[in-house]
Amino acid sequence: MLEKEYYPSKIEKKWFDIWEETKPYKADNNSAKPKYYALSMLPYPSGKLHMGHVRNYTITDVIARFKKAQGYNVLHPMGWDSFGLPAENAAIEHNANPQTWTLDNIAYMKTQLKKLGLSIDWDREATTCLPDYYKWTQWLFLQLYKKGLAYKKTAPVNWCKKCHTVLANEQVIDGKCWRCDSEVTKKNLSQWFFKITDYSEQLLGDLDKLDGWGDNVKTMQANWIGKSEGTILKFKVKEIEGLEIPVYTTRADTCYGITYLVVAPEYPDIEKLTTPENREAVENYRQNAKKLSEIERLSTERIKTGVPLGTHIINPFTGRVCPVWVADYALVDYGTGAVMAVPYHDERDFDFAKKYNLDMVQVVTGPDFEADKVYVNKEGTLINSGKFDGMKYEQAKKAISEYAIEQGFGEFKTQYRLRDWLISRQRYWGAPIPIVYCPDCGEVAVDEKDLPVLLPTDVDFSVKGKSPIETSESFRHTTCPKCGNTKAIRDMDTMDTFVCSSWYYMRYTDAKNDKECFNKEIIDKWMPVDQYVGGIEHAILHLLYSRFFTKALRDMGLLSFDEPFKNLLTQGMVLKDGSKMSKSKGNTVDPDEIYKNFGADTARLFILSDSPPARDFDWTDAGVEGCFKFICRVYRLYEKFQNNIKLDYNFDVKNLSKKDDDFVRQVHIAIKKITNDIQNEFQFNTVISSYRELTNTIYEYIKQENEINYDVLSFALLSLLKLISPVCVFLSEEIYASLGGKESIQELPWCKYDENLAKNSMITLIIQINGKIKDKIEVESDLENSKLEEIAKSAPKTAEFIEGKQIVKTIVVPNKLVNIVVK
RNA sequence: GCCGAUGUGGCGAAAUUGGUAGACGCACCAGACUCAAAAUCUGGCGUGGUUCACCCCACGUGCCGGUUCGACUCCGGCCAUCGGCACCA
Repeated sequence: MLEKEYYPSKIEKKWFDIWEETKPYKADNNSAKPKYYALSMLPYPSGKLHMGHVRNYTITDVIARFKKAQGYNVLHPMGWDSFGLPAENAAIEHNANPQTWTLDNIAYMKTQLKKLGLSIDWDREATTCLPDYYKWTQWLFLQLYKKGLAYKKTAPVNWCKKCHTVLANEQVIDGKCWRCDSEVTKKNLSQWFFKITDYSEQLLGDLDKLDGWGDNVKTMQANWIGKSEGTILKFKVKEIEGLEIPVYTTRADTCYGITYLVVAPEYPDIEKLTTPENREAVENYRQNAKKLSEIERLSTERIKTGVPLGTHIINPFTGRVCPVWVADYALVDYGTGAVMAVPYHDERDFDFAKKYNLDMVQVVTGPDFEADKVYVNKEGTLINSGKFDGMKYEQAKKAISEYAIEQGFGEFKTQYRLRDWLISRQRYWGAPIPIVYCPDCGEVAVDEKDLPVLLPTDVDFSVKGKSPIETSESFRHTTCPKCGNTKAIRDMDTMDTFVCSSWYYMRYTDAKNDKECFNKEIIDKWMPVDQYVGGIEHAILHLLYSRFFTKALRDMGLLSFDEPFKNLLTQGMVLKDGSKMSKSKGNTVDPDEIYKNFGADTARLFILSDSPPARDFDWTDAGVEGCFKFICRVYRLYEKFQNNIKLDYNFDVKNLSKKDDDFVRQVHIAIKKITNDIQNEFQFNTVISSYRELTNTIYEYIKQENEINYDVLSFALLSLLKLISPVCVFLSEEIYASLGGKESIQELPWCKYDENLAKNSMITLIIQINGKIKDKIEVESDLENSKLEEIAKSAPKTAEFIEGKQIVKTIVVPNKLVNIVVK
């Protein structure tokens, strides 16, 4: 029996306990049903769930439940991205162990997730900071290492002083650390990299295959990879026999306009290229450039500076002798680190040439050319360019490049902006890099059978200025896996946490496997992920790294798919009072409070209402209450009729009264609308509108109690119950059980609708004269066009408007309108 | 500068993809129930005009123009907001 009133906390506690016992959400690796993999981006166990999590996981959960009801074998797992800096900082602050802090948080948040009623298969939980997981992260590192995709090199890398570690390029946002927002500097260090650049072309090209991704994310990735096609040209240095400076250009068409050359301050041959009388000035300039922060260096506002090196190159096209300068507007790690300068046709070169009074030669012209202004228009025509005069951009670029290739000083070159992924971190709380340095053998990989390389526990977290891991002497010293030398030492760095999260969705498919990372047959069965849901902030970082991992593992034969995530839904932010919820703004809402006061079903219902998933969602207290009231309204309906509802209702649609027939049609219309809205774009806001409409319709139907057909009413109420069951999971379960349902309502198949019944028997016919609405008439649906035309023409209002005029033509839209065009 | 997304009542939004603009809700207003309040129920709610009132009329989807019998929807040109990339040669 349902109680008189709806008490969410009581009902939800009851089902929470039952589900703990029965574990109803198992994904079956051997099912014959079609598979569906629904995935949420795994959370970082920061301590408490926030509303962004609630939104993310509710969306995925509703999708998972809907697909299950449609007959799919659904995989809906969850895990913890549990390595990372906050745990280590908390440990330093409280002199505790990062593992304790992390596992405590996980335990608490896991309960919060369960209270939210998520249909997760917890037996597949993956926790990246535990040895049974990071063992395989290390194993994957070794596979990449074997393939030459993990390598160590000394390079100027991004360094965050506050986090005391290096960062990948993707983790530097506007010259600042992605995590702590403090300024990033450059440091020369020997570090591990993953060779993601080997996959630049595939990562870019395969974006076209991702129909289920938004253009915004695809564009962001394409921008980040940054492909450009150009030419490398090699210029002989006049003063030094045998020395050449190669440059990369996409404007080979402007080669006749080169008047000087610029190299980056870090350019390798710069000392050779500097004449003794310029040495001091150049050295000063390079020292200054080093001091600049990334933000200053990359600012386009900055006034360009540079000094001449004293040497020259000869432009092979014109024979012109051009001075070589050093200037920090040339970047050492893009192209060749040197650029050809064509002041008349490049804004940067123009500014620089003006400032230092360097020569300018015009080689492109067009109707909008103005003397004394830079001209970058690609529509222009070549002049002063010898035999290439008169050509346009595309043609000239090709012809000049080909000429340079023929003459042996040029080659075509495709250039990417993407850099290799720096994965070393000078921190404790991460997966140790499984590499040993032996005095005899040098760099040696740890044997696979010796994995995992466990994190040491004898560390001092209070040390300043170095990684806590360095304080562990037991960890540092080891024996060489190759020669047994006992003087070997371990790599003291750990891996970027993004390495751990680049493959977690693969582990879920076979989470308990202690022999392999995952089984190939099983992963090929489940993958790719059918629907991935998460925040836009991972548009580049996590999503690009995961795509790289997938392609690399595919090439090793470990799996057989090209892309990990078939469909991607990037959910909007949860806002309150117009700004993002954050602790510092004090506008957060605690899920526990909502559970306590209104129940998780209210939270789930509200977070899906009002805004489509991809858009930002504004949290309002009034909105929560509105959803709670709606749930109460639904509950009262079942409470009132609990003794009249028949699970085995039966009626013949052909023998219904007009009122019952209309009512049944409304139910079919709702089923159709809700099914389509979930299926197509996960438009949960309109799904919830339809819940309300159907509920209102039912309330309308029961007004005349003596006219109620209880079979028809049962059909309506049971349909509504199933329709809301993916969203209001506790409520629907409680009601269905109290009505005598034997199984869980989640086990029932999704509602079916009849195409013929999913429309009204009467429609409103719109009558337009010259496209203006003049009248509306109720008519039967599905009438012939000729009949509709006849009705429209004989309507009393129509006569008024066509009086004395000539009918030019009549347009009939079936079941919609008739438009009479008159003159 | 290049690229992407968005722009509809006081607010969140909807519109079967060219066919009644504003569904559903929030807020607000009025009424019923109540000693009263809450809860619940009923009704109203784009702007302007006209009318005692019902009606009716005009305008209205960022701006300007176009295609069409008919445009939130398609085309051309702008503007604004948000996001990504950017001394990338």
